[in-house]
Amino acid sequence: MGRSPCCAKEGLNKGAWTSQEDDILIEYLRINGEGKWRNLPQNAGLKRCGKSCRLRWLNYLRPDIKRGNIGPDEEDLIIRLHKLLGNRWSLIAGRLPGRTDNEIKNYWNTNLGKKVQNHQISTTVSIPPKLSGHSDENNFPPPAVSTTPMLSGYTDENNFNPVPTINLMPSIDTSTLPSSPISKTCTNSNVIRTKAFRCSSKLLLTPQPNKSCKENLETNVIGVGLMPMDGQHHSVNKPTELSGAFDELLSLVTTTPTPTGSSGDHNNNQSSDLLMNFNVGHICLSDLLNSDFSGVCDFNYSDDNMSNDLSPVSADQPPLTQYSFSSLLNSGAEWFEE
DNA sequence: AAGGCTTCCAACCGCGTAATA
DNA sequence: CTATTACGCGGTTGGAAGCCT
Repeated sequence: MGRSPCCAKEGLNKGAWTSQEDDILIEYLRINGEGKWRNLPQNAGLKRCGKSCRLRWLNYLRPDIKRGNIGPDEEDLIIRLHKLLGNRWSLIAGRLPGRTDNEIKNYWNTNLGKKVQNHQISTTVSIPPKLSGHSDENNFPPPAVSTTPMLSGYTDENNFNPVPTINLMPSIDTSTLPSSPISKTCTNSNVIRTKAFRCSSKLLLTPQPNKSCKENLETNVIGVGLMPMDGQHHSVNKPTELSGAFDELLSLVTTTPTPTGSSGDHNNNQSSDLLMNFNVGHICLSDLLNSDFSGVCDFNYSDDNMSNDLSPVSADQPPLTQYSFSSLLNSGAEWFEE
């Protein structure tokens, strides 16, 4: 049985909205509030699809919408969140008050994606959306080159010390992975592929001690991530179990890695080890993400190596206040929740 | 000035999933 | 429990505007 269309297509206006239509929609929503989008056009007297009305309202007509002029701080936050969350535009937008997913998505596709790509912002590149379906196996992953992330507006002149980026989704050597579509989906982009994690149960990371990092990754991130959980909640004793995890994470991110071999090898190893070394056992990632990371926020940023050179902040440097690591991590917490 | 090309972004489309009957 | 409906999301499209030759 097919899916019924969201609305009758006949006789509906399409394309750009007129100010008259906007007024009608605003007035209707002012009186009736949001919701019931399907019936809204008929009730409001609009020749539009309910979906279209919803989109128009959410993206343009809502009173709290902030349009244009995405500042350098917002830009940087978008980049960080995208690195963490991937193309989860609505989640990213949720961390940018007044911004919509559509605006951020467009901004990314027209500005940031190119910028990130050009600057090779880290060795584990988040593939821009248009390349996410990249099928040239021989050219993937992209060259792992560690470069200085010179984000617009964040230069030495204005004394900005960005928070270090930590990849929760490790990059892995795709050449050694099975070539199943699932693996490719998860590994072609160094982002958490979101749909897979939006299951109704919590995602658990269960590293197996007798497995390699790669195997663990496949088991936990790829395998579990793409299959609905069984509904069992492996509840954790937060204070005790998590504290150990925090210690590991803390030691991991505060230890300046010693590069060996090519930068590509090093970077891949480091990032792929992150999740595995982070011995969370049966810890629910949502619990982890929801937890207080304030203790691990005191890092300085070495502009030579954003992802890898995480040296402890010195005493004479100001604490990070703008976007803390904890808030960044918390930004990803919601979608792990039930 | 005009035509072609590129960029940007508002809007559309289809799918997944939660909610409801 | 199953079928259906509605919502929300991310990918994509297409037209307007700007740029280039």
